[in-house]
Amino acid sequence: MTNQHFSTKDRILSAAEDLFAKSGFAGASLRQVTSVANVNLAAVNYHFGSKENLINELFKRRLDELTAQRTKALEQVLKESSVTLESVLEAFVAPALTLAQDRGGGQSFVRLLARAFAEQDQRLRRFVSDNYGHVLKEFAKSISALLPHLAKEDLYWRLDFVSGALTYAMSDFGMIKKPPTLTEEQHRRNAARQFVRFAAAGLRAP
Amino acid sequence: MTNQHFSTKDRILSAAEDLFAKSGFAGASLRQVTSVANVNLAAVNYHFGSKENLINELFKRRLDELTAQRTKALEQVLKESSVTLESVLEAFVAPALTLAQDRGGGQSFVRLLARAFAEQDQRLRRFVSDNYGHVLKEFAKSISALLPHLAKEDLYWRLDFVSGALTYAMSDFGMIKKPPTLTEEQHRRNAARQFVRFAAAGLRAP
DNA sequence: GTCTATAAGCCGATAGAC
DNA sequence: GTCTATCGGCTTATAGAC
Repeated sequence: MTNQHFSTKDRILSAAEDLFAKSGFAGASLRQVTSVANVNLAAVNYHFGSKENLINELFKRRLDELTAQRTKALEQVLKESSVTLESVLEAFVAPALTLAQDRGGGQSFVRLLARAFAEQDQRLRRFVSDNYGHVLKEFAKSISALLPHLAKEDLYWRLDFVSGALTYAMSDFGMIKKPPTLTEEQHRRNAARQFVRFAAAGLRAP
Repeated sequence: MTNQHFSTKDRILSAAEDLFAKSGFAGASLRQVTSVANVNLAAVNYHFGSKENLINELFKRRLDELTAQRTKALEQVLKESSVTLESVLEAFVAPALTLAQDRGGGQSFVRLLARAFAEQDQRLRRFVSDNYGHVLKEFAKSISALLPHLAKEDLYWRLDFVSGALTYAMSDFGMIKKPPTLTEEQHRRNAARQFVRFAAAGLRAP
């Protein structure tokens, strides 16, 4: 009945994204996932091998896309004649906020991402850092170049605070309720603008 | 052998704090908790009634203390002749950072707090907001008074970012590795200083 | 590829002896 | 207060029919 035109694999991934975001990896069972996906219980192990592998493929699908968009946006910014702190931050946050408002599961995924960071789960942290750490380093390098007088130690502290503000704000997205007068697109752009202003000012602190 | 001089109830609370911080509420079982606490399995239900109630009492114990210290620190600041944005932020963050470096379980609790916020668990959010929301409102009021030209909407966005930066930085505490030349006390004071500078600048953004 | 049936084990909670 | 034993239910994973 629901999404019968998507493949079994895709239906499992989408249902898992929603349920894990709601209840956590330990909190949501494969039985719930297959029930929501309208798929047989055994299908998960047939297609993914195990629950843990399902989780990994779920992260891979979204993060590959997210980091590709961030890289593209940063390259675009660095081509311009006048690179500002604001434009670099914009390149970092815009793809994430687009994902955060995607109804097709991206919304759930962003909350899942926040949860994954709050969890001290080293296995998952390692997976993210190994596969996507290089993109974060590119951004850090660009930001550092724009703040030449800032000591490295101060920079690292501030980048940590910026990550936290973004992660939290995204996972919480929707708590700052969208006024009914704004479209989702306007709300998204507003969030990006607010974040960029706040983060730029924080990074430039005396 | 371990902590035999603490009561059964306290040993359960401490073990639960550690294990829930490591594995999540659904991820850690009462069997693990009682095993680490060196206590019989049935003791949890005898002393706390249920797993859910154990979690609530665990939060209550720490948050009562944390909010009391924050309230006291804020009152102290507001008594002074010249109240600054920095001093209000300091009153908010100092008690939390003290807790984050407490070896007696507070360290685990801070990570648990970050996890609880990442989880969209409405039950827990409501518990925190109902019992401790008034303290957060006091701080918001004081900050608002110090930034009279800032629109309310901008203020709410920025307070959200500040909460995120703090939550994330505390849960991640120790990732920004303490240089061996600094004592824990010095590292804690350094973290507070870095956070206050970043948050104050972000809040003052044009 | 999809199904049923079931294995093997962990879960929270409780009854009842001491 | 603390123990053992156990209930009923849930979990992941798999074997084997179709």
